Amino acid sequence: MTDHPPFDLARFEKPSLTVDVVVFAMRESQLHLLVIERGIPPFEGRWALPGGFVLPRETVEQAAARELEEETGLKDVYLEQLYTFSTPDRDPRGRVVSVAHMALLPMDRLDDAVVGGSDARRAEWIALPEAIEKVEPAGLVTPGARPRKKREPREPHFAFDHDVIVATALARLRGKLESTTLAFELLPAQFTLTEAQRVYEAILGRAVDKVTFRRRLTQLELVEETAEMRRGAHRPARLYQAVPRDSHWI
Amino acid sequence: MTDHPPFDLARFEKPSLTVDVVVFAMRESQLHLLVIERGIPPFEGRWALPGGFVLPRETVEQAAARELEEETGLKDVYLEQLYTFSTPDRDPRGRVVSVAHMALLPMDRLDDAVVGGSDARRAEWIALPEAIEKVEPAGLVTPGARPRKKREPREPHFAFDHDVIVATALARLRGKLESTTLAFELLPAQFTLTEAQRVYEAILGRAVDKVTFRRRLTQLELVEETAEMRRGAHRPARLYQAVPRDSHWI
DNA sequence: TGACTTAGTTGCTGTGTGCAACTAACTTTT
DNA sequence: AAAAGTTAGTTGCACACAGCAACTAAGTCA
Repeated sequence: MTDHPPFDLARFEKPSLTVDVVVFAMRESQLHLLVIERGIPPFEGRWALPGGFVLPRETVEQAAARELEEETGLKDVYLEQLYTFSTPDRDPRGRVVSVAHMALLPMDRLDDAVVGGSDARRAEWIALPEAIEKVEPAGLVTPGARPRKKREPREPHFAFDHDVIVATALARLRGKLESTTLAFELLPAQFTLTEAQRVYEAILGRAVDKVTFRRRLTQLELVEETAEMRRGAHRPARLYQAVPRDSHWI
Repeated sequence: MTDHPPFDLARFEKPSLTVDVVVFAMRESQLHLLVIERGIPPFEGRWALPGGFVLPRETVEQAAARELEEETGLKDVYLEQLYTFSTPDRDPRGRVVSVAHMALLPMDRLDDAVVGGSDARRAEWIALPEAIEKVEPAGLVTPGARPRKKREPREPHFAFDHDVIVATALARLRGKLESTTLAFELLPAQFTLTEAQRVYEAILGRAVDKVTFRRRLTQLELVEETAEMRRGAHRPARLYQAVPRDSHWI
């Protein structure tokens, strides 16, 4: 905060402010990500995250929720602010600072998203291949102010720095997985413990032990039994639901 | 990202973009916070965080490092982006979005900060009383888009929403404490295990077990012995140093 | 009826945690 | 010089939890 009366604000050049949203959902036991194919330059034909400009009378979180609904039809999903990306040349059209968000869509609401419409801008669910995580995570100014590493030239799937944003979102999701109940946001209201385990495995990218997993969820009272069972090709599985709590933190 | 050629950016009203920095340091076994007393309205006489406007050719992290050095003389400290605050009326002078950062200053560098200078803008270290944490943490848009809670009117020590920013920084520091080696950033290059324990206790706000604490640090090889001892009023204590590693994550 | 698949449990072992009680080394007090 | 006080650091134990293997249970399918 520098110390001058109101007119002062105009003395400093203002960047454009946007939001971007990384929407995660489970689909066939794999973590998926919602992308939009860009219809016009720059980055025409590349994948981009849903997002847009922040309006004068809204917070960035409200802007993210609004843009998500406008562009994909999704509303009332878990939405969390992630990180602000501000490399001066991240958008070739000019100085654009973007506040990235992460959204989680329950797997029974996959079809709520308007995907593959006949618009110029098609939305699509893509599986999170390991290719995406090879990107360096979001930067930090650490002691010594080390120079910002240049990204190696590689197959550019994503527009702008959206590959870095996706990598940051995945890192955040992983980090919060064990200390919060965020994973339940990707599950239906009622789910089997095996379904829950698949979510953890998809996000962590490795197998987790069945016994340990079930013990944790039940002993910590994160889930409670329901009367219903899920019937399928084999032995029916008990349906559970998340225990309501104030915050997602365990 | 909305789809129009360059001139499009001007179609959307741009907010001012600032950074604020929450600087933590240990002082007399207590966690302290660097504040600046405002010399002019708005919020004249109240405490504010060091910070200022983001320049056109820098990232917000660079802006935070620059402003921190300009206002307090501190450089080469651990600095991490925290959260972006964007409530439309958070600054009475107009639309100002601020990207908050957290910085950690080693206790042997406390005097690097220009504190209590004869300027209009005095910097001061204040102990983190529990009063500060009574503030609600940074908001989230959660399912159902619940209405943003109004803050109760109370003794306003801080300018703007800086009390919320401080609370968010403390929450982040606490959250990362057990899963990272961030605590070492608050310690000198060489430190005793009791000094390290004091840092953890100050941040967590509770006593931690001596045996468990020492076992963890040594068994996880987070620290290594040095040859030196710290001599004082009583039995000398061995000095340790942090084991160098790629990231702060354990 | 038996093979197959998924659901769910039991039992053991190794590891980390919390607590109490101890020893060690120094300074200060008497 | 000895005793008291304070901080440093260790030992030992009980308990909780994680990982692993092996088991039982309940359905489908050939």
